[in-house]
Amino acid sequence: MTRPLRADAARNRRLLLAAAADEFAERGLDASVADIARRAGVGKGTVFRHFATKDDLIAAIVLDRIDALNAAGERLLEAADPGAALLEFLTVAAHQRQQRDLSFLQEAGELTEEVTKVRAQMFHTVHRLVDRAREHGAVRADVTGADVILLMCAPNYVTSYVPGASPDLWQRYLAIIFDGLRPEGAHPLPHPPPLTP
Amino acid sequence: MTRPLRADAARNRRLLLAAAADEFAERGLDASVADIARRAGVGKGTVFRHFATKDDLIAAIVLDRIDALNAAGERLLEAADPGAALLEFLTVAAHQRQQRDLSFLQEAGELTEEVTKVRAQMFHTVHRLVDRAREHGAVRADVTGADVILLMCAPNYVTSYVPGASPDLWQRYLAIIFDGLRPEGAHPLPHPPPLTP
DNA sequence: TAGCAAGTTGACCGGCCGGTCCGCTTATTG
DNA sequence: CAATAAGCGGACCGGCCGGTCAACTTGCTA
Repeated sequence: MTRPLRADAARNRRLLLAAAADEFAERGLDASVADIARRAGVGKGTVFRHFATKDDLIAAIVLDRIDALNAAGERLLEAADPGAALLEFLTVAAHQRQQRDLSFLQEAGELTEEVTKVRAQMFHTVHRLVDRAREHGAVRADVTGADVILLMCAPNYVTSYVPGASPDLWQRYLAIIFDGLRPEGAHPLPHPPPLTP
Repeated sequence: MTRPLRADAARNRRLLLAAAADEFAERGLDASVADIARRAGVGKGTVFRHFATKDDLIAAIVLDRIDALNAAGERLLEAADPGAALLEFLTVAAHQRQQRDLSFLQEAGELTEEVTKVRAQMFHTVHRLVDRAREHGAVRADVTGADVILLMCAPNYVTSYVPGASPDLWQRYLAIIFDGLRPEGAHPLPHPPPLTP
């Protein structure tokens, strides 16, 4: 039985999460807690009252993003065209990452049990999306869900090295990579897929 | 007219470069100068005698790698099959990065003028390799050298998130991405290519 | 082999960062 | 409105890191 947060505390928590997301997006995971607190307009102590450690703060942000991806994935499992559904899932994922760059989502490995659990769910959803697409002939026979999970973030990764580029440039590389996943013109792959994720 | 290094100094310089490459590969760019010095078996002051700043040390390593890539690229410009030449260049690049992970090669933006210069040469070589492959029909008409430069490091990037994986897993993703670059089964790209690099 | 410049070393410095703590403020509630 | 606990803030701590320096060692050369 946990008491609800006091009104000002709830407001500060929201401000902190937003400020942290912005700061991490701009400066990467090395952004300092003091800067996040300043950006949110609160004292540094307040950060640690809401999140015991910096990692817990990161975990809270990551959890939100993965949850959103999960929701999109579940929805797209019902879509009529499995190939288009997979492409749209990857589009949603890349778009979300572009909004506020969360490259570090992967960098920060095992954050909390909860993150690990939700991420496993998300991975499972991707596997199902890929299986459906493959059975439908929209994806080559030799790619697996694990392949798509690994390739999922590549479009954002490659565009992050063009500082002045259009924020939509990732769409180009998602299209190229997705063409590589299609059955048409596929060449045999020189290495078996990984067992995880 | 710079005098040659003393024998022990030259040896220490080599030890330092090797130790730094290993340490950066294992711990990323955050590896501390003190650890690098310990690994090389020298005092911390010696590091700064050879490399004025930590960034200069990084630049020295990066320079070596890019030079090697340049040499391979120049050689492959003479190859008979332009498509195979481009694929081999990408294979050499990915293999080199896998040997000692230099993901940070890109992270560390403008290090020194010399790095910028050599990197520009390498970019130029890639452009030429891609142009030849495109004219030969081995690569789709709508991809540019800049596209390939950006995608060049993606295979290593995606496999870096499978800790226990085979060290050759990158070959699988290079193959998938290269299939995406082929003309067969290519779908129109939704976004124009970047002007740089 | 003697003298010296080149090279080495590790203690030390200033600065930053994650995290703690305690006195102060304020929302809540009866 | 008064009492109280929940929340807040920022000085402070220990640790780490890049970089400096002055005393010491050593390879080179005449």
